[in-house]
Amino acid sequence: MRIVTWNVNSLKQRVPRLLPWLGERRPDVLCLQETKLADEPFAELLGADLEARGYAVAAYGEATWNGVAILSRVGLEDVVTGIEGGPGFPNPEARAVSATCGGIRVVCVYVPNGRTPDSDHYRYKLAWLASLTEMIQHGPRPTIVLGDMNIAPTDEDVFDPEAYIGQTHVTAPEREALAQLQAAGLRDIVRERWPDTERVFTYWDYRAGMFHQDLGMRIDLVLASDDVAGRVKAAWVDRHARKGKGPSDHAPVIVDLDEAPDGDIGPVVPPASNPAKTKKLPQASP
DNA sequence: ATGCCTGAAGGGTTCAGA
Repeated sequence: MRIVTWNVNSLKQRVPRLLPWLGERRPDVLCLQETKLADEPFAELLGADLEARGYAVAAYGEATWNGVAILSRVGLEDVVTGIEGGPGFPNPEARAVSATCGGIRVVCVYVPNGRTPDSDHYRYKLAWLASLTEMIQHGPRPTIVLGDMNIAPTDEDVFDPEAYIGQTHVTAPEREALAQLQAAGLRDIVRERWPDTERVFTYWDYRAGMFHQDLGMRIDLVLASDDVAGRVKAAWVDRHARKGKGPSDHAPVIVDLDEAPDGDIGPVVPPASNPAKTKKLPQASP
């Protein structure tokens, strides 16, 4: 089973790259971020084509910004959009969609950017991550959380740590929030696969030839519970998709899993009771 | 120039992204 996460930076603009790529890489499950498309235009744009290719679609989008989706040809059940009780800015944004695919609870996320560490956007990012962690703590297993985390887990995951001091994506509170998420029992699949390899990046700025010089960041992550992590056969960044004409600024991250033991994926264990809670975004100090 | 590309909305430019 092949599962992929890809921030496409506008589905509308990426169709000429996405469709050939689907035929080449043939993912079983594809998690998209930054579709920048509401659900109806999504269906009009790709619905028939994806159906012909055997994909079921769970799209959760909005006009202009954000937007996530899960495409699956190994089943798509119990779709949940958003994070129950999670914060908005101030209203909920289309940043998470979950579904059970091939016996795994798949959680596709587009974590808020944060902009600058002294901003409401940054506080929103931390609050959003805390809500995600709570959902995962109470969520079913096996599970895989993948998407654009907008956090580089360590200094090894940015091309020049000095250049990022004081900026979002690398601050201690963000990394601590990511560590809390992983403490729910999730392993960083790509880093485990390439423990000593520098320059495993998934995002490169469009400007100044950053991709050509391999000056990027690893911010698109695949985090999996032990029962999924133990099945990983391969995990890699599809740099080819970042090359050529009209690419996204992110590359797909591809993970191949062995079949489950005995070929039986077994039931997905339902979540413990997870009562809805109302959360408020911390207010800026006066 | 510390926004060097790219995309979206909407209008002849501005905001957002990481």
